[in-house]
Amino acid sequence: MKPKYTSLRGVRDILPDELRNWRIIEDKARELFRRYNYREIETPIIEPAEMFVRTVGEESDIVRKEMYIFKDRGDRLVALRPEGTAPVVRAFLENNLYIPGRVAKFYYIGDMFRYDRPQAGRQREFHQIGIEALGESSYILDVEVIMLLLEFLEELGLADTILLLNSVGCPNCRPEYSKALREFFIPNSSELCEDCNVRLENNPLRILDCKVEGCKEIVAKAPSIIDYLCDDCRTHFENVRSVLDSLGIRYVLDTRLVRGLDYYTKTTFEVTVSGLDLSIGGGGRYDGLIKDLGGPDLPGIGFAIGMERLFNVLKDKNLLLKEEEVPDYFVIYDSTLVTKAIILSRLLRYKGFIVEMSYTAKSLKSQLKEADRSKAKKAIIMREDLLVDNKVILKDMTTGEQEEVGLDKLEVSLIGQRI
RNA sequence: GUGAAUGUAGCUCAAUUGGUUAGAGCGCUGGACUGUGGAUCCAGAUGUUGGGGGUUCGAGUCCCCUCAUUCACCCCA
Repeated sequence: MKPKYTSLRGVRDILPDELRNWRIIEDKARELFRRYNYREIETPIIEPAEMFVRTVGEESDIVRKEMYIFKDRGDRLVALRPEGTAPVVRAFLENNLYIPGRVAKFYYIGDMFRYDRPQAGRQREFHQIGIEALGESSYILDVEVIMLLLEFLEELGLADTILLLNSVGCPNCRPEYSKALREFFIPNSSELCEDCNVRLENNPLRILDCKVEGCKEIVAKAPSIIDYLCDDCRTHFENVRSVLDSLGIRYVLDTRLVRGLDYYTKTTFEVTVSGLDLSIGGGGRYDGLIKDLGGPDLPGIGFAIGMERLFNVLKDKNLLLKEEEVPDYFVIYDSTLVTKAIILSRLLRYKGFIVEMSYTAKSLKSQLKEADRSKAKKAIIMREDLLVDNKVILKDMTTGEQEEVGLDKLEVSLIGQRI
C-alpha cells in the first residue's frame, strides 16, 4: 500500500532506533556543557525574517536563497530559523539576561532550516547543538570555547578531529584586507571563475573559499588576512594561538577559512575529521552582533555542531550503541487472569522493569511467539493453579529454561492488591 | 538554482536484442507441532513495475513530461 502523504523534500523522520543514539549524544552534550556552566535555552523556531537578514548578511547565501520565509496571517514576514546565534542573542536582550560584568553562557539543541538542495550531510531541516557566550572579549574565552567543542567530540569517541583556525579581523581591519584582495584579484580577474568575479564585487573574502582549480591556484598566492590584522586583532589571535599551543591543542592555521555568516569577527574555527569533506561544527567570535540587534556593545562567541553530520561520522566509525532496548519481561496469561496480568505488569513497571504483555489471551503457543518476537529477556507465564500459591512460571527466553518462582522473587506481590 | 544517476513485493535485489501469467531471498501468515517460542521442512498471501502520456501487434524494458530519492556543483552544519 502506498502512503497518501510522504514527508517533504529535505526533511525526514528520525526513527526510534536512531533517536535512541541521538538522545545519548544530546545527553552527553548537556552533561558537558553543564560542567562548563552553560545553561540551556530554547528559542522559537520562527523569528522575524528581518532579524536574520540583518545579522547573517543580506549578501549571504543563507539570506539570498536558503531562508524559509513567508508571511503569516498577520502579514508579518517570518522565517524558520536558519541558525541559532541571532535568536539566542535576541532572547538574551529581550529578557534582560545581561548582568554587567558577567558572561552569559547558553547552549541550545534544536532544528534549523535552510532551503537547500539535499545531499550527503545536508538537509533542509537539520539539527544543531550550539553554545553562545555573551559579554566577554578575552582570548581565554575563545580558547575555552574551542576546548569545549573538542572535548565534546572526544567524549563521543572521536579522536581524529582536525581543528581549523583563522581570524577574520574586525570592522577596523577587514576593509583594508578586502581592498588588498581586490587589488590582488582584479589584474587576475580573467583567470577567475564567473562566481568569483561576482564575489570580487560583493565579498572578495569568499573567493578564498572557492573550489574551482584555477581559482585555487590564484588564491594560493593571494595576500593573507593575518598580515592585515589591526593591532588588537593580531594580539588577540596570537594570544589564542599561544594558549592553544601551550595546552597542546593542535590546529591547522587556515587563512582561507571564511565562514558564511557576516557577523563573525576575529577568531573563527571549524572542526572536521580526517577523511571527511564536510565540517561537523564551526563557530567564532561575533563582537558586533549584540549591538546590531539593538543591545549594548558587547562581544560574543559561540559554535554550532551539525547533529546529522556528527551522527553520520559516529555511525561510520562504529561509535554508536547497537543493541536495541528490549523488554525485561513478557507477561503471558490465560483468559481468566486478565486483570491479574494487568496488575502484575503494572507492579513490575512500577519497579522499573520494561514490561510487555500480550493484549489477547491467545493460546500459550502464540503468546510465546509474541514474547519471542518482542525479544523480551524473560517470559512470565501466569497459571491459575500456581497463582493460588502466589507463584508463576519464569521462562528464560534465551536458554529456554523455566522454573516456578514465587512472586516475591520478582520483587512484587499480588497479595493485598485489589483483584 | 545547475548537472548526473536511480525508482520493480514490507526490505534487499532479479527479469535475454521490447515477447505471453513480473521472480528470488529475507520478512509475514498458516501447517508439520492437539497449552511451550526460536531451528528445520512444507504451503500460502502480497505488486496500478513512482505517476501521466506516447511509440508498438506487444512496454518493467524505448521516447516525452512529472514526482521522488541519491550524488555532485553553488554554499554550508
